[in-house]
Amino acid sequence: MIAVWHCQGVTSPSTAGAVRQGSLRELNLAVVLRRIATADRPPSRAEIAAETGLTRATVSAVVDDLIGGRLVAEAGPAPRTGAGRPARGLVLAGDGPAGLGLEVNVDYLAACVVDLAGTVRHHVVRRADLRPVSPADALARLAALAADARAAAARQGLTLAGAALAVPGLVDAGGLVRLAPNLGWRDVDVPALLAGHRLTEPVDGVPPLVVENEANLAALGELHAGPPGSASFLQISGEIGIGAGIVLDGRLYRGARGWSGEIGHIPVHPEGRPCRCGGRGCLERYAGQEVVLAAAGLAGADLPADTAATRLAELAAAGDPATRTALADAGTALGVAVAGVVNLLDLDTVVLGGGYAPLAPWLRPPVVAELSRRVLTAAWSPVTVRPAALGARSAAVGGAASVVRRIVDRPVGWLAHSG
Amino acid sequence: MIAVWHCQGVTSPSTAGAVRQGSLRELNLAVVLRRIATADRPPSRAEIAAETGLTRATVSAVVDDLIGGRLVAEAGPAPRTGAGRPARGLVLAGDGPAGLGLEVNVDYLAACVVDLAGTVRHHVVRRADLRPVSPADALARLAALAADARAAAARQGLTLAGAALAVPGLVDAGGLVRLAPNLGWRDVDVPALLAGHRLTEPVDGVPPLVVENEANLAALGELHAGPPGSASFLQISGEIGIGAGIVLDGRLYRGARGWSGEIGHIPVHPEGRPCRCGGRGCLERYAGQEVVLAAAGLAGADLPADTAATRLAELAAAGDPATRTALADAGTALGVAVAGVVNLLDLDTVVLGGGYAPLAPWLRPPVVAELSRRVLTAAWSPVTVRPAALGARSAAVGGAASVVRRIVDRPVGWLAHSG
DNA sequence: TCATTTAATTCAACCGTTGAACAAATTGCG
DNA sequence: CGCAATTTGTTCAACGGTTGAATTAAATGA
Repeated sequence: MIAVWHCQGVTSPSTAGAVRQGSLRELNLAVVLRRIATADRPPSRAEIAAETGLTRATVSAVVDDLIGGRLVAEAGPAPRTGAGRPARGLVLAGDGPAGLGLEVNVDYLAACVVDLAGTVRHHVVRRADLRPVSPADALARLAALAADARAAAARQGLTLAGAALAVPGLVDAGGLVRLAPNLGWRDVDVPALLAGHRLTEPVDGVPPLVVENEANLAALGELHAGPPGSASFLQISGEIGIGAGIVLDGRLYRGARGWSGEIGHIPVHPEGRPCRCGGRGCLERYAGQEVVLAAAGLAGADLPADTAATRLAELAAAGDPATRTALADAGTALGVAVAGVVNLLDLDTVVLGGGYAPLAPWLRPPVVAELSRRVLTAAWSPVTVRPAALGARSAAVGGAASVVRRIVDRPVGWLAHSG
Repeated sequence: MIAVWHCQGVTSPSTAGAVRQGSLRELNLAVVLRRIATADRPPSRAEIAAETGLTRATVSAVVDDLIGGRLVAEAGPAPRTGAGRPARGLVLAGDGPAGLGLEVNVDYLAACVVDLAGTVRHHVVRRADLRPVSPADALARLAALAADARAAAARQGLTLAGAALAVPGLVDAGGLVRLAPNLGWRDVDVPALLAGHRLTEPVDGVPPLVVENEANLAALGELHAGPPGSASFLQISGEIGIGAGIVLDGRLYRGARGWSGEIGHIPVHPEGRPCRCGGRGCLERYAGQEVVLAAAGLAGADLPADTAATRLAELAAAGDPATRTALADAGTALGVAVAGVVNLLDLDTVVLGGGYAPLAPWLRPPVVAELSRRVLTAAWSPVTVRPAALGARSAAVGGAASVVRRIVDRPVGWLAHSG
């Protein structure tokens, strides 16, 4: 007989999930804060008690802690009809912790600050061609943007509790950028290069800097900012390479080694065009930006990535036949690859982000056509294909939002810091 | 500014995760039981305290509850060297709850019983061609096997706490089999058809019957029974169609509507052979069992699925060139599709299950070859391709194990039942 | 035989939730 | 305008369960 309890790969936290006496309050702080964060309008203590099953006494005590720690504030009492003491609404504080989102891409650097409520309080994009620049230099420039963002946050009464950096490549745990081909980076230890810069305040339980693939952070941004409805979706970002952020059941899926999302190397013509990855017939050889530019007669123009997308959108909007054909062919190839993914993962939404977002009007029809004919369940349940809600800044915003999410998921770290 | 707290698709349990006074003991029962279940050798109370961070007093009290509820038993004290009170080892009880695993497939019915320790205590496969049989009839025959299994369990002092049924098709939440093409089933309400049969004892928190796709349950079985090492893998099952169970980060991934795993409809030649799904060039038209049988000269033999796989394995082992070429071609197509999946999902293990398991010696080399040339990270981190550890009974065992897993994850349901 | 060591049990204290009681703040009716 | 009714928020003694320390149990080895 074969034992089935050797569960593989799942490593437990150090206390293995044990619930200590102190865990009660810690977890209930998170539950109540989450309830305030996700409410459609400011809830009262009594409403929170009704929804969570905790008593009004407990909710009152927990809310006292959250108010004391500047995570929550009271709104004015709501006007009411009928007898009864007016309820005090509770909202997320606008002057407590915030997340710092950073991004290095081929032709720009970005920094933004997102507060607890998810509001973007600062956002700067600095244009620069970063391919000829060393990683140390690029990160030094980024640190300057981060310092500006930190100062701007302080002026607004916000404390940066952590940072997340988006890069266009494969990132190991620990922040080592294994390969970012578009930047020419290989084995770049980003945390080490940024170690001399104080980006944020130390908060227990929040790593000071998380380095993550930009498609993954963009998907996180989209998860929170997108229209309601889908907890599983694919967000595709098409530049030279084609990457994807994958959200399954409301959570970002990073893969066994953190290298998920390489949709550009799905074979769409198995013995087709050679690819720089060593394979043949990869999606990026049929729907990558270089291919579309060449087919549109723009090969060798050496445009920055987002300028290239804008240029293609302008040509397509003007009715240029070569550009429209190139985008239709790219959309068809993309549709073939995505159809396979949808069949395998049973996704109901596909988001066109990155360089594909401005080209969505011309990419979407052939993608939808391929999905209609190749997805097994398409007749019952069509797949939604839409452009990204956040547009170009989704990676930095997603990164900042992920920092803020850690505070909401575990408020005691912040409360210990500020109390 | 765009709010990011409208988190979509994640529905909370009724108390929204609030931790009540009673939650302490409930959660710690689960923590301690999990520790006993996953230990390499019987742990003592002191060891459990050291590993979980709970005090020895608390662990002692929790273990008293688990022993009283017949979930845990004490082993004899271990011989020790040096002074000190000998420790009493703790093991999962062999005479408490068990799970019932059931399976309906094209040419057989199966029932098995798995106890808390994961040991298979009863397993029966009844051969029958179920395609001409109505769903009601097929399920009536299955209920008879289940009654036999229940009696056998009772004779061994086991109580069946829930059942899981594996079917070869798309299953909605609630157990409606939307489509099982190989059985000719469409919109079959399995729980309603089995409602007149008492399969198991009612246990709080354990659904009496879960209906699930067989590739998914097979993957669950493999997750627990497979060799240590991978929390993310794809388990492929090739019969007429080709399905997959997907395990990501230690959890079964079912998809937005529960219809994940349709790897057979990944396009490998976009304008290739027409498929019955309406698309062209789908994997199942290149690597499905019917295609391999035809290429091996066995078309029209109308063999049962697993007999067909056995027959193909015999021919290949005997060196039949047509069979070997057919398997090599199928392996190549399979490798192309799987390479795309591995690039997207960053998996490090692929398991050949179902009808592919006996053919693994001939399928594996071309699959590995395609992965080597098409997976972006293959040079750094090769993908493991291996046959399934559980073989043909993995779906029923996986189903039974998932029932048992619910007991271990929430022992208070069982304790309330038996106390 | 007894000191030493380790495991398991017992115990009073503490933390945080709890249900009930009480206080506060309204509306609406007579 | 006064007051009953109603709802929200706060206070309080009690309780459940964990806790750290003390005690008991069960061995080994000098």
